[in-house]
Amino acid sequence: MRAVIGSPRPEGPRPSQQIVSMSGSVVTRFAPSPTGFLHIGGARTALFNWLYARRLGGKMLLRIEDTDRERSTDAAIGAILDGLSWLGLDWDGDVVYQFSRAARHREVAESLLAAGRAYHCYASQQELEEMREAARREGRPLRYDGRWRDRDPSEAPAGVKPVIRLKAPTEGETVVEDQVQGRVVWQNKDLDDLVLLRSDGTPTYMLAVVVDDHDMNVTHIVRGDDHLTNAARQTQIYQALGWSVPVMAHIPLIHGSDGAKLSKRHGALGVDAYRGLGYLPEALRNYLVRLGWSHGDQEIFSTEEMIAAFDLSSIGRSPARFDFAKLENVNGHYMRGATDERLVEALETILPELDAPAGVGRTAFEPAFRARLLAAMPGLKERAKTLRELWDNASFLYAPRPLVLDEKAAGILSEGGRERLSGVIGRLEALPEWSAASTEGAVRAHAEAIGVKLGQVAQPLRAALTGKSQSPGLFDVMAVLGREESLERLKDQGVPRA
RNA sequence: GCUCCCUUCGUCUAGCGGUCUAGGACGUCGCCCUCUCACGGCGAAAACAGGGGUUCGAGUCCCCUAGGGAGCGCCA
Repeated sequence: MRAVIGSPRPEGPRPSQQIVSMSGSVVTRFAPSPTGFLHIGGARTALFNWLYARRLGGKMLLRIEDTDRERSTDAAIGAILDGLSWLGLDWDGDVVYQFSRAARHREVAESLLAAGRAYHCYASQQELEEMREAARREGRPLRYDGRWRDRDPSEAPAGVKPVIRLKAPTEGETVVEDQVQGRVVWQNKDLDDLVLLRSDGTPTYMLAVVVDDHDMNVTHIVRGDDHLTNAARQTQIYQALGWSVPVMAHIPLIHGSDGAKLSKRHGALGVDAYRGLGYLPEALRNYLVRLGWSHGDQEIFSTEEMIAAFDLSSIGRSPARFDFAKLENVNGHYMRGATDERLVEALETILPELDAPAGVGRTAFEPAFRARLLAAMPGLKERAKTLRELWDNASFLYAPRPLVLDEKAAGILSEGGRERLSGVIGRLEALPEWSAASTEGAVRAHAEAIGVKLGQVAQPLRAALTGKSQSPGLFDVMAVLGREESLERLKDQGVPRA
């Protein structure tokens, strides 16, 4: 498929030309430019395209817009593909690389030239710059003045390679019936003659998008509203070509928590960063789908529910701010609902990024540790909003003896806690069988014997056993640690035997 | 500067002329549960940017102002 897509086509433009889908159903596409990681806004755009295609039983295509040879990198392509895969967003067919279709783009530009819908422009960069300067100075719109639009080719300066510009309509209006923004109208006099083909013969983005979307038979374009103005110009290209314009939906951008645009240097992280921060892909997806889109009061959506409920008309028109607090809440929800095994595996995928001591494993968990982690997981997952937080809370599983107590734990033991534990070791040692239930019985009996509430002995025990003042249920901790380890830790902290 | 878009609690949003004394969620603050924390339960504070219209009636329709955003490349 890719070879076919990328190969030059000798024929002229054919309105009916289709190279990917022959079906009459919905075709969406996600078209990132590989100049960096897949950021959160792009991820949401991909999600919306994916949901819409899945909802209607159509297809989502993936096109890499790599016509900027200077800035496109293979590393970025890899990051984008990885990001989509991690999020569980799959695409149909092979990835289309826009640059490989340059010959086809050029051919379309030339056909427009031949049809009198485009023309050669010999204006130099300097002229263009002066044009903009003058416009700025006089408060006029910054646009090309059309100086070569009707000039005779014989006037062309020698030795100058021209660009091909679209002969855009100068009167009337261009209308985009946007599924999100509504009917948006531009006066054609405000739109100038955009460049279709550069002087070196390579296509501009404007041309390439139109030709590719058409050839790929894209029926619905869902993208960020930073492309809204482009939509008008692209519409003019479609019209010049006599092609039908796809349905468009321009979704508002995502802003940072301070309301400013989310950019790479301002809070926008690649999806791989979210993975490293300890978020689950289904949680990120759920959070993202609710950013700009809503379905009544529903906050939590399974993948199936998302697909079934998604529609373009429920997308809001105002930009949303990215809120980590809410993401964490959603992530916590999914962590609590995840199986223990799933979470162990999720932790394992970011193990190299966690700081784990010897005995835990470097890239995969040691079997013994894995078993212990799995056993502690029910209590752990209830208390964490991210995998990283979960990992920190699990420190009692991997911290080396003797445990280093944090400030609160040390305080609990020194302020009478150690004394209240006097004798508890004996009770625990006497247990015929070691379990959460049996240790609880022993500890409760001890508390009763010395006349204090359970909490009075549970906290010092927790401190000695985990080094912290907070942890999963104490008796679950003891069960996971086992008799020997538990007793040794108590002795490490100088708990009196009797 | 020009063109276009946006504006309901701190944040994400419901609301598609009367059912709005504006609902939900996150966050915040109380209380309950309780071996800690978390979960869960209950409760509280918290918003229709401002001004004009239209209408019997406006958060919902129109206009203006203010504020925010995007675009204005031989980048994508």
